[in-house]
Amino acid sequence: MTVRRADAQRNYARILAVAEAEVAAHGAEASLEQIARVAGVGSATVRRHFPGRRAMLQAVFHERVEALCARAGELEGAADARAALLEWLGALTTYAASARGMADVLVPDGQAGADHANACAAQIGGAVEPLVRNAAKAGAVGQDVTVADLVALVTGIALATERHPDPVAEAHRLLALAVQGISPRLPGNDDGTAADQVRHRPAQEVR
Amino acid sequence: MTVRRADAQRNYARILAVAEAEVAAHGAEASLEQIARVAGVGSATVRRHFPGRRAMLQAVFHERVEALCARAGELEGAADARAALLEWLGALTTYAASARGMADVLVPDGQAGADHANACAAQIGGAVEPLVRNAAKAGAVGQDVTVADLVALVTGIALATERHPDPVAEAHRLLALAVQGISPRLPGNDDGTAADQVRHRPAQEVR
DNA sequence: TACGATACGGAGGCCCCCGCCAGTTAGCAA
DNA sequence: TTGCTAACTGGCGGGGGCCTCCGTATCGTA
Repeated sequence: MTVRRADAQRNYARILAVAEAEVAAHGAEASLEQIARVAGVGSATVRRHFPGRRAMLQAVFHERVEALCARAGELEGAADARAALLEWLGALTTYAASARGMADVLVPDGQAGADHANACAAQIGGAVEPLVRNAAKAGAVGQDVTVADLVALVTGIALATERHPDPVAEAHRLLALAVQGISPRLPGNDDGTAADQVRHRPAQEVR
Repeated sequence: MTVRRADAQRNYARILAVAEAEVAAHGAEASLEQIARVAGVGSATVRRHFPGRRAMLQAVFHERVEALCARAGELEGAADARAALLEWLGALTTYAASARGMADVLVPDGQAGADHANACAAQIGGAVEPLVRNAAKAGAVGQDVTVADLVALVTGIALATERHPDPVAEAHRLLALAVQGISPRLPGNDDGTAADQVRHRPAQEVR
């Protein structure tokens, strides 16, 4: 693959456009065959440009991921580190909940090349890291909170609300809940009965 | 179907056992065909007992759901309503994160019969409702927090950590984060710069 | 223009889900 | 015990999807 041939580029663009529409319509389950048919190319061609569904989804959501990274960059110098982080989390939530299939791309792959398992997540991780650091410095989040944690949480929320009538609104409700805390132990509210650590494993291993 | 014939019951039990193993091995994606093959029955038989993958998963996790409901019943009269709720959330997290595919069952169906869309979730909802009410009365959670919210949150966490090396531990980490709040606005910590409400929708609609 | 590299797409293999059908068997009644 | 009937069973075929191979068409360049 020295330089991409012109027809290949044309096809790539067309397939990508179709893929976007198809994913928007059918979510992450969109059929590669179907994309090929609509795009008027052979299924092998689709497969050549996007080896695997995941690659296709990553390409489809590439722009959005970049937009999120850019947003993180803008917010990096904000005066209120906490507000900046929350703003960004809100943006991520909106994206993940409104673009069907995006959450699936953000969830760690687990398959094969575990190192670069997930280009998108890594890219986001790098861009958002400063936001989290700033927020941690300001005491707005715990020191041990990582970007991966936050992304995982939002991703999970998006996945869990995917089928909801209004996924975006519902996702934001849950995000707000998680941001404020389901049941935070407030300083001065400690009645000593403790049990504040959520039990790590209940009675016995699930069989 | 007046009364189940004895052989049908035998088959059901065998298929269910195989299904459990298969789901444990391959998660929610487990193949019905494969289950039939291992169980030594025709695929039509499997299909008759479990019309659709979802039904199969519900049957597989039925025991676990009941166990969770029972746990909720035990905890209902606990002195510390907050601790009881957290305990139960921890148990739910452990189950959802350790039993692959269970989280998928808990996520609302969205398909077809929207009313009884999700028997498991409804069952849990009923059983856990008192726990949440007690916690709300004690001021441990907001008045507007529903069982569905909590289940959705935990389900999302489980989905997002499914591929993690140690899903249970990771899920519990995220649960703890959500319980304490990513960045709760603490009373007396209000510096007035506000922006505490997570923006509902960023600048523009995601295109 | 002619040639080599590159990209294309159809075909075939494999698996899965689904519905239909005729054969078989369990359970009940005489 | 012997039928009878309804329930249960499992194989078969259709419809798709994913993936790979390989002959062919096209592009870029000398």
